[in-house]
Amino acid sequence: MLDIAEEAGYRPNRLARGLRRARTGLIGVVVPGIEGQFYARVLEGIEKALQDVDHRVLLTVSRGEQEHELVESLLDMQVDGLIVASEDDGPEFYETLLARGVPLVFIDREVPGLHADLVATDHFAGGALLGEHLRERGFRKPAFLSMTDRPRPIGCIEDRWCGFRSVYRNASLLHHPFMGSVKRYLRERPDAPKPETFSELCLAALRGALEPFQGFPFDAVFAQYDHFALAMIHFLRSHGIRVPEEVGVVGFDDHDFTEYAEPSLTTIRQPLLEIGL
Amino acid sequence: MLDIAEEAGYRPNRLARGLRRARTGLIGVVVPGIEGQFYARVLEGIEKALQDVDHRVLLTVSRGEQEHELVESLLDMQVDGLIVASEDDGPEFYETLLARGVPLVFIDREVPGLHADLVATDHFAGGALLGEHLRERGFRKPAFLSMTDRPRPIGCIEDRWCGFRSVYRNASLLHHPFMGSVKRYLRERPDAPKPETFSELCLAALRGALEPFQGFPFDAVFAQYDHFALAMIHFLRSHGIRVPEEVGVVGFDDHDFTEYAEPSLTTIRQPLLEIGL
DNA sequence: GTGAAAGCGCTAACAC
DNA sequence: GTGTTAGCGCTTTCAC
Repeated sequence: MLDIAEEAGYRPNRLARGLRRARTGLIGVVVPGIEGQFYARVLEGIEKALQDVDHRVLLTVSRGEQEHELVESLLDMQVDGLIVASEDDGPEFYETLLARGVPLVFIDREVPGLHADLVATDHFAGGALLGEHLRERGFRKPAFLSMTDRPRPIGCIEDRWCGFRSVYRNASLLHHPFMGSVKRYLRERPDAPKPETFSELCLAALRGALEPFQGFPFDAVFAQYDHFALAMIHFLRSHGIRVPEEVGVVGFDDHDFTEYAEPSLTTIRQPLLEIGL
Repeated sequence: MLDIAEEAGYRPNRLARGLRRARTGLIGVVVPGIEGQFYARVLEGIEKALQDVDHRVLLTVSRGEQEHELVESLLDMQVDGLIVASEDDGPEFYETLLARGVPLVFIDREVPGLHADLVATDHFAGGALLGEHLRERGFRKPAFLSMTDRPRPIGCIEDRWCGFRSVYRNASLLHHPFMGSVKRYLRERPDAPKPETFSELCLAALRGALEPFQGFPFDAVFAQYDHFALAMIHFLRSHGIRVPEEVGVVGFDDHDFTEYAEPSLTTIRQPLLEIGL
């Protein structure tokens, strides 16, 4: 006797199949967080692409803490591959994995010192694009507003900065950037009202960044996160500055309310197939 | 001889363990999409809660199409439970699963006709809260702006509407709601410029909704999605209306730039433990 | 072609 | 306690 439609409703146990075939159809994904629109979008793209090839996403959110541990746990679950937006600052851990033959693709951020597959926007090009955007509109003293408190800015921000500066340098226009470590404000002012939401935090950070200046020593702002750009717009407007007539503001690939550089999403799929899944 | 630290770096195969113990530590999650901030947040909350109890999220995005199929595929993977934001409009499918004993929790939306565990914001209370917010600020002719094109509005919107109306009815204030099926605009106007982004779509929808009116026959707007509320604010401002001085705008639990009703996130964890994982 | 057998890596049960 | 065994559900192999 044969299948006979397998008792009219048989569904194979993919777990057992996975064990036997040593291929689970699972792809582990590690992202720092999905509250920001950027990773949410990327994740949505990844899920779509994987669904199309009948794979499933095993999602973990590292929240800047447990990246390695989570990666290990995904490997324990025998994922067929890993997609990681890493916050790691050394190549050792992932080098070990690569040496083990683990299929590994990084997204958004490069791991310093590691030579591996990476899918990310061209931050340099994006920075240059936005620089041109501002220059074309006649802005002459743009500010470059980042929000990191690391000793060195992370690579992608550095790249945007270089791209951005290249435009204003080539045109020999005055540029007045400040790469303020604006989160510092909060640490140095425990007395300030504690920001409850990210929007409030942005505003507090802005206040801190602008405190040393008289008025607004710029006519445009390139904010490294669009959420931050929105806060800036709000801040400027609340000080009676018209946007974008008096001060232009651009952000970067994080949010869909502001100017943006690239979609960065459609490129996700390619390397997955490339890597052989 | 014993473990001897199990060859100094042994990691059990969770797949095999899952097969043997009939418990994988996987929870299947089905959401319609994660580009909107709402489900992204909920997902982040779910992932956190599950991480805390050493479970993993098997994520699928239904995109309004393949809900049942995705659920089946998650069950094939032997998930220990399912968390579903269902767009189903009948109880049959999930009744079968419940009868099978599948641990099932619904989030955000109730499945019509189905009696099952549900975690969601209290939309009635939220609607009432926002109604009071507007009433306290002296707005007398609020508009209730939904964006559905279904024959009947989905339950949660209906609930918000009832909660909202209860406030304005009790106070015997004039109310001027319109539940416009605003997406229609796009279908009826193929000549209009095709919106590329969701923001543009919102604007187009707004134009459609307001077309029948002269000016603005309301002094406040309760938008059902915060993204939509932002579009409204933009729209009003571009017509020279001051917000919120002339027209007040509130949205609902979707976005962190506007007023909001509840967090809706912290409640996610409870029923997961409740259901026994 | 159809059928039987072995084994993926683990753990629960039962032995010593 | 320490060791052995059987079997979770599937697929691959090998035999018929």
